[in-house]
Amino acid sequence: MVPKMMRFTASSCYGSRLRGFPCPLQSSLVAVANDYLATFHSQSALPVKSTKTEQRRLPKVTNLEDAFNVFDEMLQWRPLPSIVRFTQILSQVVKFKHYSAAVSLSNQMGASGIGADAFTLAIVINCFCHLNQMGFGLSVLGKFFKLGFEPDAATFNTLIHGFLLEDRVADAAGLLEKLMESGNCKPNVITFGMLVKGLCMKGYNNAAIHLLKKMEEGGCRPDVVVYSTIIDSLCKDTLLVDALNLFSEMISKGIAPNVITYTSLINGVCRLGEWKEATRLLKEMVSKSIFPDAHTFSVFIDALCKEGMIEEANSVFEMMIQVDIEPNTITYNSIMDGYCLRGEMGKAKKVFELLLNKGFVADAYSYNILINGYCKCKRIDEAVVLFKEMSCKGLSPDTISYNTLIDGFCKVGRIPDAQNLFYQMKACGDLPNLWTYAILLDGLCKNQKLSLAMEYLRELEGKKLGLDIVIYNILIEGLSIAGKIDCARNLFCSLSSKGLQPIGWTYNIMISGLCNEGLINEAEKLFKETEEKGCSPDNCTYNTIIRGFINNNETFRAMGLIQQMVEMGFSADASTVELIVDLLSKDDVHPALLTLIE
DNA sequence: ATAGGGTTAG
Repeated sequence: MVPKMMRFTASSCYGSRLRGFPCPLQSSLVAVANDYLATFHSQSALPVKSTKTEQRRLPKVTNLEDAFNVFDEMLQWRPLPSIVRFTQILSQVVKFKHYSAAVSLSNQMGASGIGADAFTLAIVINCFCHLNQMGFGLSVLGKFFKLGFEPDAATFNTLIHGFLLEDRVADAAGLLEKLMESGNCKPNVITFGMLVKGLCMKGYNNAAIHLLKKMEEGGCRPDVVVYSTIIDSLCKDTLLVDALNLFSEMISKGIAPNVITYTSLINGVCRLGEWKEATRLLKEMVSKSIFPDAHTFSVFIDALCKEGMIEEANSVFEMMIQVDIEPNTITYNSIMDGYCLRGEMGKAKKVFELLLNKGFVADAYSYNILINGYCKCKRIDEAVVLFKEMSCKGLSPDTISYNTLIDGFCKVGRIPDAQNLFYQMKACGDLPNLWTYAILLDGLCKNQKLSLAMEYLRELEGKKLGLDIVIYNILIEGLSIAGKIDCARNLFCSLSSKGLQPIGWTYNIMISGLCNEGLINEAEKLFKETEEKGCSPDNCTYNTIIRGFINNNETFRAMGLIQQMVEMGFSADASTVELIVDLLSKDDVHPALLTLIE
């Protein structure tokens, strides 16, 4: 089970598939575009749904203040307006997303003796759910029963949604379970759909598929949304075969895929660099009159950019315009990022200007892409200009903006600037996260500011940001490189008391540090412990300790480990070969080594 | 006549 945050995208091992790319994809895409155009233009203009603008005598409310004023005024009327009028105001306030304001208005209603009805209560439940206050939401449900109203499926769906917003998937599942048992209010396809999404977000694809089967058994027919949710999740986990199987299953059950289903699949195959398959899917959807939209094209463009294939991405972009689909900020951002990845900042900046000229609004994401681009090119001052420009445009820099720039400062050795920015960040509220500390600690260690790094570590430990082994790896490495092996060891030994477990990387760092200090016996002991702790040594661990032995003139022990490595079935990588070459240059080379190498 | 719920791209 891998949480979505940790999922990785297309790996470079697919690189070979990209060769010979542009022509086939491009020509077939052009064909698809032409088909698309033909179909599109033969379609008659869709009739515009006549929206009956009912003339309601709603109090005119255009902002929160208006709503409060109208509300206060209504409280003065005698007789008091009906609950319906008040509920209308509440729903206006909710439309402005001012959930806490709506709650406080509903409290005032109660205090003024205006009895809530089912509608009011439903609104208030929804508010509490959006405020992450499920406890209150549930107590309003209690009121529902007390007043003799029957909550319906949508009310329960709101509550389930609230649990999911709080990342409480188990509670959401529990509520669904109760609904299924009680039989009073049957969960509907939306209830199941939301829970499926919740499970997928946690990476529990199998549980989601299980629920899919269960809903069928329970007499609730899954729809395209439920299937698409799972297909998308499988694609994001690169489980493409499973995704395509589920896709066939849904079709065989007579559930028609839509543009979202196809876009998810295309995203999945693009991330694996399977451009041919992506094009096949694109053709297939057009043949079914399911037309690719801005999402679909952007998926293509982004995947191409991430592989450094900006020229191809640009042709897809042109195609998109040909078929009258307007690129949006996300599309432009992908292309900008593509140029940034190649270090072509001039072109990236041009795309940025194009975006602005087209009347799109650059968002924090756009700025972060450029800031990152400049930082990676060590053009930190230009990054700072953009960072400042954000505030002028009313965009507040977010955690990513700060983290990127702090990293940029660290990488060019401007520690005081990095610290300054960090203080500024803290002054803005809860912006610093674990990454911020990791970046800063790494920067301090790499710039030989170990005691400062330790201070920041203590500060982090005092916060409720959670701890991560990566943070400690950074410090243990920094300390041992600086020759402070005792401090490194202390930190290493303190891990379990903090509820953290060393990972392979941690052992490698510690072993390497110990070897550098000539403490090879201790290093060897730790090496053996690696295995006992279920952290099997890898190539890198072996290389590290063998290097330690060689540097400490323990040639025979080094050779013994190389033999062990071979026996364990590890193949020699570039570093191992280097070690062997070193060993061969020694006078006392053991003949066994020679036979080993063959 | 007033309410509330689910799927895709950076």
